Amino acid sequence: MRLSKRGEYGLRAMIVLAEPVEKNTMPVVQIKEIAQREQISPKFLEQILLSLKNAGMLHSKMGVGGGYYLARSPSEITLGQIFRVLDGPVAPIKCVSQMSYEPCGCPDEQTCGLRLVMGDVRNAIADILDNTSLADVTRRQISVRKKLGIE
Amino acid sequence: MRLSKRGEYGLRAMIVLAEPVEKNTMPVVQIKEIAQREQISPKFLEQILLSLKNAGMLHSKMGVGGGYYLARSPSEITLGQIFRVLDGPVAPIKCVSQMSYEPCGCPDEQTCGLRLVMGDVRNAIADILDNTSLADVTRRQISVRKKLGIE
DNA sequence: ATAAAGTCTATAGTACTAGTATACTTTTAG
DNA sequence: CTAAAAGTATACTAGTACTATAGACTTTAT
Repeated sequence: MRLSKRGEYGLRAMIVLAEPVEKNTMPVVQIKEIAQREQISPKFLEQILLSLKNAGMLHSKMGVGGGYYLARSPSEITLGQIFRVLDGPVAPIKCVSQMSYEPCGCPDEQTCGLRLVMGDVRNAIADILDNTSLADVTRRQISVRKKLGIE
Repeated sequence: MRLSKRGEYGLRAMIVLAEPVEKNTMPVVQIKEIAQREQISPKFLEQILLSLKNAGMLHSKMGVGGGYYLARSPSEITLGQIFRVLDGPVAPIKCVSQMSYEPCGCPDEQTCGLRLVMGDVRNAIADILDNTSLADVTRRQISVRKKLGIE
């Protein structure tokens, strides 16, 4: 039940990119900066951000002073959307996927016990990921920092 | 966020092995029978059941009329236990794993937004898997069959 | 004794993961 | 107008995990 590095790095990067928007500073951030902050190979991150761009979630500016920035407001981008671009369906097994269903090999899908439970799991995961926006994450980070009294 | 074939087949097999116990018939079932019913390569299933046996969840009887049977009552075996034997930790990312924690590369774990959300995801999954026993699955299958009025 | 069944270990093909490399295009500063 | 900064795009690779398959062995019922 693991998140790939691709997915992990992409999510981290998007969270970083949401920060300046919330702070009302210049939203354009360079790959290099994100890579450094989050300890990611810049070249690998490049690929990931490109996928996200091609999926319409990021825009970019070329040339000197360029970089990436969110295509929509942080409150309109959910972790579920990002996850699906990078790691595919949320469902643990294809036969319970809403977005990309495929039959699994069980004798009778309707009464398959595993399918029933995995359907619950899928819904639990999707509930969290689809109802958590980048803005929610940023807000949560800030509140944790406050609670710790640091920074 | 996928369940491996290993995990899928193992869970299916355990659900099959729980049925006769609930029905109070002879609990010993052969690999071949499970493999046929669930469309699994018998040799692959063999390995999987062996792992489950070595983990203490199954017993077996060799020789003619032999086969596998549950080591404990279906109500005492949870899907979470089975899953962890076959697929490892439930957590999507190591730094939120209860059973086998490892730090991830983020700059500050306490305030890492991704970690906070993935912690929620882990808990949601574990909640379901650790609170669903094989007996629960069997019960649920029966109730679905009744609702459909079939069999 | 023999056949049915599980045990155990090795190995092989394939796909996926996580990253490198390289050659390009666009943009801005000077 | 050109050099450097930055993104674009694609190809490649080493390693690992996944999904089995194979074969030799052990135990047990009849």
